[in-house]
Amino acid sequence: MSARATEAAGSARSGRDPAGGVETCVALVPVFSRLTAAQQAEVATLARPRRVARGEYVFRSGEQIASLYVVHEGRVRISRLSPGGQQRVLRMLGPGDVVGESAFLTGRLPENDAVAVEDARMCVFDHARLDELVRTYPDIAVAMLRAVSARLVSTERMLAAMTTADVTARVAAYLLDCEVTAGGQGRVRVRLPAAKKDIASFLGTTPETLSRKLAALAREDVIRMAGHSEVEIIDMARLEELSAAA
Amino acid sequence: MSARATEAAGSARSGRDPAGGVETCVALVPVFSRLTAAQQAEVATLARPRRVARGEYVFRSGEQIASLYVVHEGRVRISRLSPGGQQRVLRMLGPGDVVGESAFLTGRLPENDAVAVEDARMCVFDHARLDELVRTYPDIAVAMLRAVSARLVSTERMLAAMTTADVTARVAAYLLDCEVTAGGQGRVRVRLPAAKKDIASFLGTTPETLSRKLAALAREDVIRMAGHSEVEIIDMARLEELSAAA
DNA sequence: CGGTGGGCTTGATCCAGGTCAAGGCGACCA
DNA sequence: TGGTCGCCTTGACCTGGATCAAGCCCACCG
Repeated sequence: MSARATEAAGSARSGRDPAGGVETCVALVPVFSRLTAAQQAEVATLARPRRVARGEYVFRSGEQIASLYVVHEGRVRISRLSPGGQQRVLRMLGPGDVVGESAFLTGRLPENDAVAVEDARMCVFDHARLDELVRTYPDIAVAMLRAVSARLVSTERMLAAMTTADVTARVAAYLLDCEVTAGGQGRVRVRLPAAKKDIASFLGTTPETLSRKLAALAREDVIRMAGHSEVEIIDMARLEELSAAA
Repeated sequence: MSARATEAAGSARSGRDPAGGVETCVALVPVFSRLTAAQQAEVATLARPRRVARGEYVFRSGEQIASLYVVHEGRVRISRLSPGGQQRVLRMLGPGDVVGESAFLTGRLPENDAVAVEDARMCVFDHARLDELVRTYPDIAVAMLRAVSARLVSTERMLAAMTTADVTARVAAYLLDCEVTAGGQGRVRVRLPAAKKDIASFLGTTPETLSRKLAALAREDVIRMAGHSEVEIIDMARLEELSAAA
């Protein structure tokens, strides 16, 4: 399965540059990393900084956006509302992640909602400017292509897992995929990058079932819960075995 | 949901050009359609034709490919094998569709299998040549980006539908999404672009369940089966209603 | 420091759909 | 033209996980 719970470190980065950090943002993003410093500076002039408070929408489904957002700090939840009104979490963005390409590229309205689950800072590129940017630096198009392609791979992986692997396997894979926070002697600690209900939705299940599965894993001494959002992995081998089941 | 059962007509195109048809191939593909005729001709020199017989693999998961395949004629099934050995169909390619970008772009080995379900003809672009191509015509990168992005959108849609909509809704959406063959006075006829078992897998269910759902729809006079692979839609409104359920 | 609300857990119940097991029906082959 | 193999359908059964319904606990707020 996999689909990196959260793409980058984030918590490490706290040296708040009060300037707004557009330059930092550009340097941070893989899409722009191949450019020279001068080119990056030029790109930075095209970006517009934006702050989004926790709980606030970055954009909503159906809204006319046509902009590319690059997360600089904080976390953003991308979800989709089914016709019947159910929410389904598709992915969580962390620093360095990009969202909005499809609306930007195809001109279609976004079908997803983006909400900040933590106070966030981001850079916004408008359609027109970005267009010009890509034309000037074709490498950017190639880099974006690479990024979107990688996301497609992990989305397909997830799609397959959804009917192929049972919930236990998906939970196990998710835990293995989470960012490791602290490896207290031999033991690996993982911090859950979102609220359990969002993780449940991301894994295509309900909070109740997720809770039960985690409890079961703890009962079998595969993991140990340490507070609400930290998990200690005790039996790594077993967890890997479970994640590959089915 | 949706994810176009098969992207293009195909059956319409049967005027076999015995030359191998590399030029036709290039002209056919949306990715190259923005180029001038001269440029298309140049692109054509970089392509290598390939024929694949029904049942034959185009490539296998884990194989070293790093090539881009463009389907010219026939149908190709892209599927993935779960660690436990279950097959899951991810999509069906028809004329004009492209596969292999991720392997090509990221250099990673493909995780999917590609099998021709009908005799097929395709064009192959090797890594090095394609690389050069993109460098020469940046527009191609943009076009590919657009194509991959569109696929990502439909894959995300499918992923969400998988847990959000029940099998009946997914089947209904699939039928609405299929290519219409003949509209016999008022009635719409749809031809299933694959074997039922593959459609079942694509929809994240089993052949048994698909069969039952279709039977149920027929019993309620929403559709009528006409032979093994033709479906007549009788009550379009009802079908749309069902596809939006949940 | 006590109240309150939201998120998490746990229990009980139910059902959609997966699995197992037979047939039936073409389709292709000899 | 008959045989055989694979695909599809139908039936019976069973189970994973969704749903409904309380409590619980922690965080935040007055």
